[in-house]
Amino acid sequence: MLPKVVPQYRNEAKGRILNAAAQVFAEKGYSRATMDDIGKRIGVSKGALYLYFKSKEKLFEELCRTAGRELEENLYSSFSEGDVEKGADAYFDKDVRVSADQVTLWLQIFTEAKSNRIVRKMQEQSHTVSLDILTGFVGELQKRGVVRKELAGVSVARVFSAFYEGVLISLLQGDAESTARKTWKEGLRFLVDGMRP
Amino acid sequence: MLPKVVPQYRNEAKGRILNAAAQVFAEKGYSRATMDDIGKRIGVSKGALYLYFKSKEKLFEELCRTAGRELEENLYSSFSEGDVEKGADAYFDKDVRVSADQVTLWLQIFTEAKSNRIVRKMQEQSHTVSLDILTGFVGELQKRGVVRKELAGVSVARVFSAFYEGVLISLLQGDAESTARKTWKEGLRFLVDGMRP
Amino acid sequence: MLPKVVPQYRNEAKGRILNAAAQVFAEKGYSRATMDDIGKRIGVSKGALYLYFKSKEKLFEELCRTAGRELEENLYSSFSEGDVEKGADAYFDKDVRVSADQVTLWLQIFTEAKSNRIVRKMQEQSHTVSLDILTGFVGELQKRGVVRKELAGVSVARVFSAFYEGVLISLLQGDAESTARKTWKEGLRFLVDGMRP
Amino acid sequence: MLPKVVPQYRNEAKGRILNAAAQVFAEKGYSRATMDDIGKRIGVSKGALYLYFKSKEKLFEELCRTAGRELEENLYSSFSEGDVEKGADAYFDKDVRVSADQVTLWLQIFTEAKSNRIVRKMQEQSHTVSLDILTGFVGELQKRGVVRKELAGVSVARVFSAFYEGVLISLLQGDAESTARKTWKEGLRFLVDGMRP
DNA sequence: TATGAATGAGGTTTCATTCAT
DNA sequence: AATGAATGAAACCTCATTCAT
Repeated sequence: MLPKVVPQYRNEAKGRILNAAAQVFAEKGYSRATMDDIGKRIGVSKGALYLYFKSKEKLFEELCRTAGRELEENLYSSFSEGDVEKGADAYFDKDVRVSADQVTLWLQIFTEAKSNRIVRKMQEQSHTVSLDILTGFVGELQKRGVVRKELAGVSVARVFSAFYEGVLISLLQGDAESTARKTWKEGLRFLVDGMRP
Repeated sequence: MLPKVVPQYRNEAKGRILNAAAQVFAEKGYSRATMDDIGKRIGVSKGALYLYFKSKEKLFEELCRTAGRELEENLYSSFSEGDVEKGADAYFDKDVRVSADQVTLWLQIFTEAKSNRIVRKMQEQSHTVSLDILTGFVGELQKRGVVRKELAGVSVARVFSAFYEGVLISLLQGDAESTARKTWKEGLRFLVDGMRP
Repeated sequence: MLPKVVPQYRNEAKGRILNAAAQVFAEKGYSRATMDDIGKRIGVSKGALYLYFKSKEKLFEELCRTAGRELEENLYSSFSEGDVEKGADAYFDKDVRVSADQVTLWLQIFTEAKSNRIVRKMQEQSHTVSLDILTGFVGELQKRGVVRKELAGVSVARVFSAFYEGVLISLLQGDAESTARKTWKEGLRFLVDGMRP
Repeated sequence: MLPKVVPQYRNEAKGRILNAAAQVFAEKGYSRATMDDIGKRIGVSKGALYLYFKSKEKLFEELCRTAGRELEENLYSSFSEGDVEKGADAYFDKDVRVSADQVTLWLQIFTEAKSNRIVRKMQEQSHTVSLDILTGFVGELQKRGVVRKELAGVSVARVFSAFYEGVLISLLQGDAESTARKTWKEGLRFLVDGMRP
């Protein structure tokens, strides 16, 4: 039991729970994961979880929210410097390397989106925002003459996005991280070469 | 009086159940789907399902098996003619167009693979077989001088595979089927152009 | 496990459950009573209860419905013959004598009416119907010159109704049934005498 | 530095809590009411309640005690002047008018009496005391020739008591307060007329 | 004296599985 | 082969009570 006086304590506690939940959901899937599992992961009774989240579902939704935010931040910070190769590397690292579980959690979000309207909305919005960021980046590349000017930015962005997500999926199919990284870099090279003026 | 046509009938019945199960699992996810849901879909009591499958889990495993087989068959038949563009179109149609649910079922398989060894094995094997088929096809392209000879066939196959799966994911993120198809075709064009000698 | 083939079986099963529930709710109150208690009372698992009622709340609502119907039937049949004294006796017997628990169940309905809209509606309607029946009966008495014609029928009905319910309450306060019956008969006598032309 | 006014303060605090508890129990019923609800009603943490009452049950018992005392005091003071009509009015006002919740709280006591021995004892005692007070008052009426001398005082008292309680019940059945008051006054008139020598 | 985070027992509900018919 | 009533384990959630501060 940590100090509880400060209001900040509440946020820290929520953070710890969200962390544990991310792991447990990733490992066992949303439905199989129990509140007990999550509580035990941080040595807390399941009752305590309900002090911070109204229900398992709300806890998951909050998790989606933070996951979505992180994703967008990573995307933005990785590609803001303008170098495709470097950005791609940085992004892959931030998104995957930090925790392989992140990918599985992302999968859970897809599954739950089918039955939870809020999750679905957040996921769709996250997709849109990601495409926007990427589209902006593609515009830069076009200005610098790296990508043909007549290509529609958003279409190109979709191609990059799909390819990246496919690489993540390959991780779930049993590919090693190093293999996935190689696929990611090679594929990017092909794509960029194919887009040159 | 013993029944005579039993084995034939038995397989048909299993087929009907697998069909129904595929739909229900895709719609509600493995955990949320109930045996009752599946039975009702084909107007059969849930008790009857146990005459054909030992458990919900076994039923799902069988489903994975057939889904894997179909996937491989589609892949093989689509690309056997040797034309990338045509093959890609045909494949997209077979895999997605038939039923958008197919994609969600595929997602369920990923999720369950984390907690079911048999499913995981089948999924990994399916991945391997798919890569093999694609690698063979890439070899053809290299022979015909469409793809640079110094590229490793399996690496190129991984790139194609990842990109395709990413396109499927985009469907789950809310993209329209027509959009996904466009992304699929444009991306392929970039990749092939980038691989040219 | 009784024979289950007939559709009637379902209604009998519901009836058995409602019976058990009436007892348990009367003994322990709605909130303290558990589904397990109810199931055990008729040697059935609590899971079985959910085959017949969607929830504890719905089970209670159904119970209110049947209780309300019985009340109205008793009232009607008891007083239909036109003799106050006899009718009063018969009614007291039917309502109370059959099962003292009936009174406590009735109390539960009052309590739950505060937090369950459906229960409240049914209870209010039951009150209205009861007053209607009694008002009709009072009209008869007025025609026969037993009750002053200038009295408003419904007001007189209210007085009777209130007095009857107060007698039931006295049972809950620990009065013996014989005492309550005496109070009921004496009070009625005073009321009728006080209403004479 | 020891606090000086402790005992005084302690009683005030208990009073405030009992007040809040009376409201909350009346609104939500004993079981549904939470210690948190009660605390919040007076802006105090639920932990604080345990400084004054050993448990939720004890708190309720204390509440019954004070409610019983009030009831008796009201009864006594209302009818001490000897005028039936005036007394009846005054009593109705004190008991009901002050707070309609009072009636519902009284209902809670009945319900809980079934499962709490102490509550049951207090409630029965309260019933007895009330009857005693009323019996004394009936004796006065008999002396003054308003009520037939051959009637047993306690029986007459029971009739009054039952009728009064029935009127309270009619409030819970959805009758307006003005309707209930009218029923109370009319019924009393009938009863008194029926008891005249 | 007062707080409110934490616990854990206990209740409701769901559902895979069994089995008598 | 088929049914569907019944079971019981397991999950979610609530809340009286405790206790460190």
